[in-house]
Amino acid sequence: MNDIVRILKEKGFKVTPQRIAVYNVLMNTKEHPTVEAIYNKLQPMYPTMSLATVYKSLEVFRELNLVQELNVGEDKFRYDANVKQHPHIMCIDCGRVDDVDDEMFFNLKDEVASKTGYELVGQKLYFYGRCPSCKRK
Amino acid sequence: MNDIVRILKEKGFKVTPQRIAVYNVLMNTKEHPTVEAIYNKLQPMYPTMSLATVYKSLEVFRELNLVQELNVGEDKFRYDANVKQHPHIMCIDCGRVDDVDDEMFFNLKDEVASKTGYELVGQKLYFYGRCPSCKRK
DNA sequence: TATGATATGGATAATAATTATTAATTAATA
DNA sequence: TATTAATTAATAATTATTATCCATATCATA
Repeated sequence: MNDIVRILKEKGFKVTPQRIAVYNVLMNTKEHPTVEAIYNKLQPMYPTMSLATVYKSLEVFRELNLVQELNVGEDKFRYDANVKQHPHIMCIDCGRVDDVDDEMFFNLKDEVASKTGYELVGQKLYFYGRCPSCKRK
Repeated sequence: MNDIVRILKEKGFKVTPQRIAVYNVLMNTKEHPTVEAIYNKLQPMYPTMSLATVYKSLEVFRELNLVQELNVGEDKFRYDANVKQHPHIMCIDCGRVDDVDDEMFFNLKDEVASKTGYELVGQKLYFYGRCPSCKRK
């Protein structure tokens, strides 16, 4: 059985076609889509699904830690089915958002904790630049 | 003469009491205030100043690179008169936002560039945790 | 110092993303 | 299958931000 189905059941949430559809969009992309983008991608297959349902599905997934929310500085959120906190990089020309391998950030948390006196629980690391394809132009 | 006055003049912007007031709030705080917070702080001294004026002043300052905009993941921006890109840390309990010394991030950009193939131009680094005072409770 | 061109401030309306509400529908389970 | 509780979808409400409009303040120039 699909993971998402099992987890929803375990946590007492209902398994609906809409939720599965929203989650599958996120599972099958590397594009870190916005709510709008997810909605648009689902339109052809689920023409009756409303934007509010996309929002609510994402809210449930976030609660269950099945997706993470990104804010790269736009006035809206993007979503990622990869819930491991990892850095992202955005192209300032074309707007695409990519993952950044995070092995180089291993000891960052400890260093920040000792510098600031905070007890660290998380981090959001965003980089900005020109992607390989935009660089060429 | 005040720096802000000189720069506004040089760039052909008019020097108004409102602009100076907004800038001074930012100069004299380490709190990374929101627009609302700036507005509230100015109310006693400038009771006729409107929220729109705060927004517009900040827009000018951002254009002139006199302030930087932060988005720590709230649904609003915070502002900092320190325009050098540096990491921030937010307390998940009380909401305060502090600076993080950035010497430890020196070679980060180069590493990210070589990993991703992007040409790096900037970064936003946010950490989350419990501040020393909230930790004690 | 006075004048006049023009950018700015302040009030308010508009916008856009998100959240709340609600009635009708649907799924889970006895 | 009936009951119950959760969910959907449509819509309204909310909230941060941006745009508009015009009286007014600023400042170069006379």
